[in-house]
Amino acid sequence: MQRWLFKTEPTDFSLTDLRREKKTLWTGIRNAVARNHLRNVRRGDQILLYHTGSDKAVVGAMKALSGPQTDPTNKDPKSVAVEVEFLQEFAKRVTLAQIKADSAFSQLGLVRNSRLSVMPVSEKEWREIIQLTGE
DNA sequence: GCCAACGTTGGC
DNA sequence: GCCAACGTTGGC
Repeated sequence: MQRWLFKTEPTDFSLTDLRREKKTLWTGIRNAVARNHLRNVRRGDQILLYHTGSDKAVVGAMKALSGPQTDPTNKDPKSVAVEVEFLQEFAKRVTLAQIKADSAFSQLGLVRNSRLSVMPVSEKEWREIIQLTGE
């Protein structure tokens, strides 16, 4: 089981939207590096959800319901999408400022490349995030 | 709203 | 295949 962090602009699609819809097909990933990561997602993987824009915080968790499949919203046959389901909304969000201030996350893609929209999260990083949520 | 950092495109 | 010019993202 692998762990990931997916980024979203909450005015486009937020954790609240996912909670209401219960599951969604994660589409629209065009960046090559992000796409390669997405291609490695497997059913059952756990995913942190990060809101960009005015939130800039990890707000909840999701679970992959499928492995990689072709993105039906993209005519490029190499495009990738995965189906995800809502798992939980964290009582305490973990802000980008907190993440940047914590040396445990110095290797995290979010810190190293702020434009990356899909990235792996190590087990240690995952535990650290969960700890900061107080869950 | 600005702009740094990163991606992409296209002329050569 | 290089790289200048342009486009996009996202933090500030």
